[in-house]
Amino acid sequence: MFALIDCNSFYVSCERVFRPNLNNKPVIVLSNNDGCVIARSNEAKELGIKMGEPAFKITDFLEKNNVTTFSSNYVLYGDMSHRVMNTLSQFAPEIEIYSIDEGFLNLTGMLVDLEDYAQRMRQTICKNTGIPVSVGIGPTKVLAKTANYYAKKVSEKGAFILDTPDKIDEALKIFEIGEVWGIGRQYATMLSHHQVKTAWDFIQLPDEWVKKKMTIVGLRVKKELEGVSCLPMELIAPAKKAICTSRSFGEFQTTIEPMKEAVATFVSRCAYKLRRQHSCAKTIMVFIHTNGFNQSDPQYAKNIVIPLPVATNSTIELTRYALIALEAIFKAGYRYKKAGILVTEIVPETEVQQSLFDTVDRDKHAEIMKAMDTINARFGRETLRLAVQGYNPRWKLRQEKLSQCYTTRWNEIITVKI
DNA sequence: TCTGGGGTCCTAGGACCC
DNA sequence: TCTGGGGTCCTAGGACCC
Repeated sequence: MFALIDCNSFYVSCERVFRPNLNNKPVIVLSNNDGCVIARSNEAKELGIKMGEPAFKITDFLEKNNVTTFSSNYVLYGDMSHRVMNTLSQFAPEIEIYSIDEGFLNLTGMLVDLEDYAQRMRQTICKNTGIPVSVGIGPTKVLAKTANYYAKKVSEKGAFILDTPDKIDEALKIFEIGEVWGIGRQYATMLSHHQVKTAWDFIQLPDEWVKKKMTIVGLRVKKELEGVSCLPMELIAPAKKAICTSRSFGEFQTTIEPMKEAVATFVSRCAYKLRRQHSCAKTIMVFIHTNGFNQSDPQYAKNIVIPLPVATNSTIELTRYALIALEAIFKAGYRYKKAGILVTEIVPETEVQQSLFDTVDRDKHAEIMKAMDTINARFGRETLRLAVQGYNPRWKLRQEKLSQCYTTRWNEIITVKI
């Protein structure tokens, strides 16, 4: 049996831990740049606020309905996620951290009453972290996901267990096909044209048909729904094959200087992520574009891929190439909204193909990076950085409703007034 | 005026190799 | 009239996830 534990309205719940006065009130969290709604409390959902809704379209509505709004605080959510996963890992020998707010447990061979065990997980996580979670349990990952859906939607106890063929049958017969994990909008539409409305309809289809129309991936989903486990636990997160850092600017940029600062900052994030997974990248891509939503503005979008002479994770070296790339694609006369960096062709740092004609002292770079990472780990991100990253960036994110980093910064720790 | 930021996998088709 | 057989690598596009 697999369990899927999913935090309820995770970002909202993180904010509420430190603002308990917001319990039972409508609360939402916005995406970066205070753009779209990406997390909603149940009360906010009941008000009809949609996932992905642009915030500016509902400003008046939010005020009228006393909806508390937060900017995204990923430092806080990341740390809270660690705490949840730590507690969760005590409940089974095998845990897969599937996303910031979800984890699978492998309960195979565990002689426990599943109902009890699910409740113990919920209580312990709530006690240790303050985060409410839902628990779904089933014989495959897809069925555990399905069970989790019912845990959230119908169960009053926050847990749901699909452990007998009858229960599974009953659940699948009323489970909308588009809600199945692995069936997205396109497939749901395609399937509905073939009179497939529910998960149960779906598993009545012939395997060959499903494979032809939906590739092997779709067939796996079908098998999992039938109770045949095809998706194994992934205990160790595999090294990333691509790493991207990109941001929308708080204000439009029309000159190259602030964009250089932005690009250099994004490179430093990418390089850090590479070092953290002990990898180097052989290719870097820089992209910039204007605001596609604004039809009346002249539009421009361009990316450029730079193959590197030797795979690297040095911020200094990557920045040099990225700035050359930016110079090459930047065109004056546009209002730029976004820029980003993508590094690919990632290899383990122990398997870097050297070059006979290398002019870079790689040992020295490695030492500098190590020193930088040590200092920044102790004194905070970007304490030590390249001068080209600048200060007081003009491109900064809009974050008007940012909460404190209660759990990771001493000077932002919660204050209790008596 | 204001619309996020990450990732993965699969397949088909074309170019190329012997 | 007849024109082999077996591969790899790369890319673009399309689907999905949080």
